[in-house]
Amino acid sequence: MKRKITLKQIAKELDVSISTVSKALSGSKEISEDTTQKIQAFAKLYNYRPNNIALSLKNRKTKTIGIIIPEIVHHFFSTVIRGIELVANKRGYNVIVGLSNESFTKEIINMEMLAGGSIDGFILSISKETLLKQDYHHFNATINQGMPIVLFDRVVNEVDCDKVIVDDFKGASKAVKKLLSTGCKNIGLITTMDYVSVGRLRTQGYLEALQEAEMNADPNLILKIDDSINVEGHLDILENEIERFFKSNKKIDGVFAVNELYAVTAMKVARKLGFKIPDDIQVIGFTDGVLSKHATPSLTTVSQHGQKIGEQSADLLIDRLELDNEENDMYFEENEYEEHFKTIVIETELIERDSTK
Amino acid sequence: MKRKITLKQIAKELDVSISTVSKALSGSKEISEDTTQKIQAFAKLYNYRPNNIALSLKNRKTKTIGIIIPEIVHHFFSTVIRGIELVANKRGYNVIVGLSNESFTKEIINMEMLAGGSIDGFILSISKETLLKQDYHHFNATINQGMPIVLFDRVVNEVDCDKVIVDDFKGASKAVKKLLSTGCKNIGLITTMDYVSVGRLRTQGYLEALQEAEMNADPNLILKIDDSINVEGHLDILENEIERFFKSNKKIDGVFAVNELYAVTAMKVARKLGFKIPDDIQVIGFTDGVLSKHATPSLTTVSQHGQKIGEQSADLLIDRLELDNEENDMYFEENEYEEHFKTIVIETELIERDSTK
DNA sequence: ATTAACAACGAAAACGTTTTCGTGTTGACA
DNA sequence: TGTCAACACGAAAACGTTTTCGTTGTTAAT
Repeated sequence: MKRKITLKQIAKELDVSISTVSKALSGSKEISEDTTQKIQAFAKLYNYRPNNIALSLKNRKTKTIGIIIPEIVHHFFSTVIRGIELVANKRGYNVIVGLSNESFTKEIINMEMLAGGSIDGFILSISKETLLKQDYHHFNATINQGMPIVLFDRVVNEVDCDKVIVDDFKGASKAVKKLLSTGCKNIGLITTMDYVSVGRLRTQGYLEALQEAEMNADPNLILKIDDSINVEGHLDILENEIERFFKSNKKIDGVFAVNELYAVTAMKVARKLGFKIPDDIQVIGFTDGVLSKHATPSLTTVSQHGQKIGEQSADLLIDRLELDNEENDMYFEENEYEEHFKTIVIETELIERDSTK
Repeated sequence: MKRKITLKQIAKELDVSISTVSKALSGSKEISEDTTQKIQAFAKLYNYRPNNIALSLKNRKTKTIGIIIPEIVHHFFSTVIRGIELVANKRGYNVIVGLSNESFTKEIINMEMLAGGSIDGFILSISKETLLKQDYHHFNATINQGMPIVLFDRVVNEVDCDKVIVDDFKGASKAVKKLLSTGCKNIGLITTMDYVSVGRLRTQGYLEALQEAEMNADPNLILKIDDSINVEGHLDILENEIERFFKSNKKIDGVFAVNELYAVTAMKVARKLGFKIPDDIQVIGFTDGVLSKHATPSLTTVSQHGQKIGEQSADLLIDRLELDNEENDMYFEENEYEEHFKTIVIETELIERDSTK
């Protein structure tokens, strides 16, 4: 159980100075062929690896990026992480994750933990509680401390930074238009409360599609689920709400749901009530997760390309990190006018399966 | 865009020494009431936070643990991470994740990246390729460097460390016994190739249950899927294999599958072939993921309690980390005889749903 | 022979902490 | 008045690097 070997130990063992060892290992021309050989051989023998922490301290950058997401047991967020990890690793970065668990406080605690020098920048998606409180001071505070943030999916205008979002509006609209084009006359919407931006946008997309088809949106055909209580645990509540929804709107022949779970639950309830899918009722969901693919019938859905969102977020963040470096090398005093943040929109894609005609 | 404030800056600003500032902030009795107040006020005003990196370097511990898993877009692994993160955070640790993507090389690269001082210990589950190659030198190497490892789920005897596993054998046996007790006479098994330890153990559990019921295992009733090719992408291949399996074994009245995907696919194929579930064929899966819960019919399954696995792993690792600390304080020269690694077995639970009688 | 150039190496600072060990200034006490 | 704690604070080392700037000793040029 020996400690990891350091430059100092190599130096002592070979009776040279620390600087010589360091230079020899980096292949500096300053050191003679002989000593370089000797030192490199010794280092390889003892499997020397420079200490990341020391390097981080010296270089004032850690080469790791912090991710904070509301929930990891969630297909969409997992794919985003996968995307982030992919490009982060490719570009020499590590990834450290914190889970806010949809809690405002835990989001802050996690950010403070990481902001203390552990990472170079954040990639995050805002927790529901934070969205509800509309308190974004912790984001702006960290940005002001010089730590860049990239927001994805659940973003908000109040914080000024790079963002990667999905065209929720257009995606929803596309889905509803698909239902209309296959003959649906009474399309129900199952959505969340408005404070989650993506839910709101998808609702607007639904309304827009109807409007364009010159159909009036019937308020009765819109079911807003209160997901402030954890739905996963109260599946029966969800089912009951949807059942009541169907029963009080007998004419429904199409359903657009703003997420996978609502969609498959709607299918389940519909089948229970004796409807045939897609013959009597067609269903489209949002988020192409594992449920959509394996549901019966398989679910037509709007794919968000989570992995691509992650990749873009990571590229955006790392670009900015490495740009900041160069800027520090030159001597700009005030380049704030140059701070021009991007918002990248990832196109959605309608994946047609068996729940639609 | 100002840098984070440091002790040195506070010291200069308040015209005291760095040591004084440090002591004042930690509330040392050495410093007078007056200066302490002044310094603390100033620090709070400028939102001073000690630099984690500097602390890590000084204390030679990072208070972060590294997770390496084969795949993050996987319900089971996500729940494990959630468990790890939960207790890690509670005990003041951070979590940094690497994905091996089932690749031997990426596993090694990831470990080397993190072993360079970034973390205090590993929690990991072995990639399929590594299991296939049976090359575990990188694990033993890191352990010999003094960095503890906790293995979970996919473990292996060749590496000597703490482990957290599921009673795959017993879980499978329980499942099959359930099928037997509800009248199944010809139980099919859908499993993976043997090199994945968990698949092998579950297969053995299946065999044991049959044996105990004094039934002969029919080799034709065992379908081994080669999952070295990514199955997710080749869903049709899986379906075809299972369809052939059913067709060449008409008498099958029960199926035990070693994972969720195989189980729901089996249900889908069975239904396509005109069987009623659970009347004609009963199905039980392994891993209580999102698929099992929402399949139609909902799937009876063996729950592995991924979150608990994560929690236990984290506790095990952190216990060892903090134990190592104390030991370093005393002066034991040789305490290797004391190295007694634990293996914690998490009990599985049979969750009965609608795919069984 | 003197100087300039060069090759090969070492000393030291810096990154931001904590902690040990001084050191100088009080006040009390004999 | 002299001695000794107690008090309040500072200097410096250490963690492991990289890098700048010397400092030698040798060789080539004048």
